[in-house]
Amino acid sequence: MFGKDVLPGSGALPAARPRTYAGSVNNTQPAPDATEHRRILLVEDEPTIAGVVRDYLVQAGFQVVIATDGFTALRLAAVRRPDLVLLDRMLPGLDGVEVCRRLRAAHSVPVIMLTALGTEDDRILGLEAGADDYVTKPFSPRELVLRVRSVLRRSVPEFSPEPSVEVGGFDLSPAARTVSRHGRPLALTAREFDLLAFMLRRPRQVFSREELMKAVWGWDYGDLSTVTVHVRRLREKIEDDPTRPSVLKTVWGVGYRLDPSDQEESAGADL
Amino acid sequence: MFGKDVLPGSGALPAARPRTYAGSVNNTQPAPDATEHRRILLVEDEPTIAGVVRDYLVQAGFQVVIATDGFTALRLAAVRRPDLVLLDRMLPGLDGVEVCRRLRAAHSVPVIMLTALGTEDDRILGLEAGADDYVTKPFSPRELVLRVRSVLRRSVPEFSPEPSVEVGGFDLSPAARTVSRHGRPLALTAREFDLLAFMLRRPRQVFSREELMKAVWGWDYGDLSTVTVHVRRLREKIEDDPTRPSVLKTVWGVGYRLDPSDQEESAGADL
DNA sequence: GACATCCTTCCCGAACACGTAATATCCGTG
DNA sequence: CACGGATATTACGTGTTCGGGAAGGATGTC
Repeated sequence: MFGKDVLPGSGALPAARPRTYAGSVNNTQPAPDATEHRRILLVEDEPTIAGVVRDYLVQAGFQVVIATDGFTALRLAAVRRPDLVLLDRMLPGLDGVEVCRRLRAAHSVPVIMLTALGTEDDRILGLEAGADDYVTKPFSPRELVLRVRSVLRRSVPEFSPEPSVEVGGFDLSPAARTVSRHGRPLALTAREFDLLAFMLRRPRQVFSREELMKAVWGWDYGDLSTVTVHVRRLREKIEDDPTRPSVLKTVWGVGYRLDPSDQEESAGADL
Repeated sequence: MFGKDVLPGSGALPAARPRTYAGSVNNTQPAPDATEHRRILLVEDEPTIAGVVRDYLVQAGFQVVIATDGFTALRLAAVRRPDLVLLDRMLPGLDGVEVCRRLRAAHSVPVIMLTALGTEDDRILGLEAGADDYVTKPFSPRELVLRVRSVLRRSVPEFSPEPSVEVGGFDLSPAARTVSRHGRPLALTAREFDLLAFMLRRPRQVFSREELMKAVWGWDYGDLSTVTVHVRRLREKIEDDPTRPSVLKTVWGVGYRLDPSDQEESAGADL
């Protein structure tokens, strides 16, 4: 189930999304899909599974925060305000069902339970605790993404604005088109904003100039130095030392990658 | 020569135009009815829950004021005159039931009680205190919004005027079609008023000229410079330095955004 | 019917962002 | 160490976007 159709390396963009991230003005109306870019809290103590699931969700365009135990999960839920929680049934310390119950009490956030056991008892226990859906391992990541989308569609108000992105000290709000870094607002141009937004949503992932051109500009051809120059201008505004980038790094011969300086990000785990 | 508009003692505002009130047109919410834009006082001492519920209500088009204890609640109720009160049963200091009783005594405002306990006793106690409805935690925010709408529909007279909007030093009353800023009345024309009303209800969100044209003017086509000109005239009246706007900002290549100078906002809580 | 107010459209200048090209620098490799 | 390709840096021309001014039209008032 896992391992096979996992990360497509660096080759392909999340092609599932034809929509460009570009200018937004020339594009017709916003939010074709309200479930896009939503925040997901993944509670899973097994690092391998957590990693794969996270990659898949990120690939699908979600923001993912990981917690490895129940208490961390509750704390992260309070801080990051996820739009959905993926909750492993078996957890060290606080049990999954209990976490679910508390989550629903405190935040009324939709929950999808994950479990290795497919017994009827568990299913009932989970749903009674207030889970919105139930997925048994082993599951295909593809199916999981579908379920997530489905639950989100039911739970997210139709025209709610896209959630903001908080990564590596950045706080980017698509609705307001503002970004701040460590609290200080940044004055970015439209292209710079779109470029940064794209990269912030996919941290730690390399993108070639072609891919960026396609994703941010919406062009299939064109002078790639355009990307280079914009990266350069963006660095000028977000890097402490633009000459020696610490955030928006160059991957020689390949492209660019955004590396969030993960000092903040909660304990237990991070993005 | 646009310079001087005489401040009206009262009357100089343009009379309400017979055409439909474009200011209430919105591209983000369903079904305009009498319950729209109503003021809700949320009394809840747990900040996390308060935050989530507030977000949901705002999303649904309500104005939300938060109080974290019973006394603050009573004071805010007297000052802000909410159309409905969401009241946590468990409160530090003054108990929820007692708050409810005093609220009903002082103002005839509908109350929905929130409680963690679903016991019959509580329900009865709450309803006896005069609550109009009763929601037990954990509750789904969607359900809560439905209940709020339902109670409001019963309590708000059908053609009662829309509640006023108080944001960033502005106080806008749709019914009277008056606006004041920091207490000083503003003399706006009809279009200016509609434009400001729209923006005030959606602070910190960028709108393109097309969107504004659609929302405020109700046109699908048309010369977008119309919007530009009205924005300029509006700035002339609401900005301290119209040349360098601090409230109604232009987002280059995208549109305009209203940024309330958030210093005021009621005590005991925030927006 | 004269007048005033407001709305819309148009024009022009300035500011701005963008793409491109030209040059310098860096990097891995032979 | 030298070479070639990739990336960084800088500069410049151009098209777009915005704001100010003003004219013409519509509407309501006296």
